[in-house]
Amino acid sequence: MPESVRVRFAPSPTGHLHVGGARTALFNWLLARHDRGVYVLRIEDTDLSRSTEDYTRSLLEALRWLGLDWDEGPPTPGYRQTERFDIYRAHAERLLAAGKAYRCRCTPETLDALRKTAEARKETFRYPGTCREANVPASEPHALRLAIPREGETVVHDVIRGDVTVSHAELDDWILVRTDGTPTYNFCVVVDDVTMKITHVIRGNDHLSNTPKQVLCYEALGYPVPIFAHIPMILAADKTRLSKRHGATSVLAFRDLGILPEAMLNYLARLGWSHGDQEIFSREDLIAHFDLAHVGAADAVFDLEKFKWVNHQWIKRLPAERLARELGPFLERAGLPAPRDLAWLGRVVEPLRERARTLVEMAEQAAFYLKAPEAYDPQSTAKFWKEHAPERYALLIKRLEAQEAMDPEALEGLYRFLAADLGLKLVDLAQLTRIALTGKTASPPIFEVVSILGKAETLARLKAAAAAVGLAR
RNA sequence: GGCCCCAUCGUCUAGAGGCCUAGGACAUGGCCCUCUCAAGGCUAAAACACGGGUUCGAAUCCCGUUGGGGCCA
Repeated sequence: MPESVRVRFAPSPTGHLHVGGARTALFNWLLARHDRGVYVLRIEDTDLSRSTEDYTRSLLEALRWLGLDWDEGPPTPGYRQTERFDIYRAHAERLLAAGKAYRCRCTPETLDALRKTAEARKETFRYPGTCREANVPASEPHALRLAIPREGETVVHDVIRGDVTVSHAELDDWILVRTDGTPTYNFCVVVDDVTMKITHVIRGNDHLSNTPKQVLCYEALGYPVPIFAHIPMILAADKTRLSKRHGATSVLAFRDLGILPEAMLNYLARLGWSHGDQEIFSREDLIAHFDLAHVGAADAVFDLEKFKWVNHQWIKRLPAERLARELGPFLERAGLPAPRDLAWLGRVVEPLRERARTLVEMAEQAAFYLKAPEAYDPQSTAKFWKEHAPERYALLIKRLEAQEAMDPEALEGLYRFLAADLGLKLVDLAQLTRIALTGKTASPPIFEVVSILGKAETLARLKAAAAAVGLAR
């Protein structure tokens, strides 16, 4: 019986979770959920100078928001590299004892000098193995290097890229443990993956170059090499690495822009992975269909327009109650008065869902439901506040005061009757009403608006508009 | 600079030698629908980087060139 899949996501808490990291997390999580395996979260905080507790919290918050729950990891102890130094030390000593690693006393100055010489001769610098046979005593300050085979080559079997072969002549006896006793990144990763029994290493393609030397380390340690899958990078529109200067890149920033977690997952999954022509995937769809075989090899450009389209699809699909709840904080942040209640907000959200691509947009569009217009759009009034506007407002007010049924159909009936009676088009009366209620000539269907606002509020706004036309004329 | 990876419409992608006069989606233009704005429907324009092979046949396989990305410095 094959052992079950164990995958991990191993972010460094040196910044917020960005979209590239989120997608790596997603692919790992999907493989685990698809294969009923185990998804491990490990915090790679060995870089003490750049890692912070705040970023760790932010990382966990982003993962939770996305719903990428981990089976093993914090807060359980032992899943942060800073808690694992003893483990690295033990493995380093094992390698040393087995003669697979050796002490090196070359100073940074010596190495710099060698590097400069190599550069001067236009050669690539590689550690020449000075200390390999020197038997440097433990009492002297020393780093620890992996003794790699001088001859031959190492082949990385990558699920996405096939076999990647690197000649040992290209590789160094790289440093496992620095002179100050701290283990290096590549060494920690190997030891962690080995001790956490990771079966599939799914990570960004930027790690492919480090993989041959890691493979050598697995072999020196005598452990089986995991299955590797180096997934393509996410690039900005200019095909360079995504960075702050390209705008929002962190998961939490997109959340604050009004992106739904469903949309984030959906869009990220479709960057580099596909399932025929399908564009919209729920979390369940992704789990059901995800496979490494359909992950592409080419880097992908992050396209905010398509991302917003996907978000819009999810805004259109979510139940009104959930949408209303998601919208709440955005209304508050926009400084709008609190809605009457969640059920009413659910009615407000209904016509907006096909007009708003983000929750921020939706909050803007919802503003007039919560607050009467403070001003009327000049272009709109210029077009519709003509000679007959005051008397038409007066008529609308009179007829609406007498109107009992406030459902959209009944209201439309009333308006159509009035328009016909006056020899007008429906649009004329509709736009006058729209300006009064929303301040503009663009809004959801006006009879729905009237219905949601209610009779009293509608009349109040019509009267305010009637007064304003009087002044304007 | 050395090594590694990658290469289908502007973008995300389908495509695993004949199903391809290359399909879908975003964005863009047009038309329809319509109380406005949307949404939706229909439609148009838009790609196999280039050059050699292999093969009866290549977007698909091989080599090279070019371009992009990554790692090491």
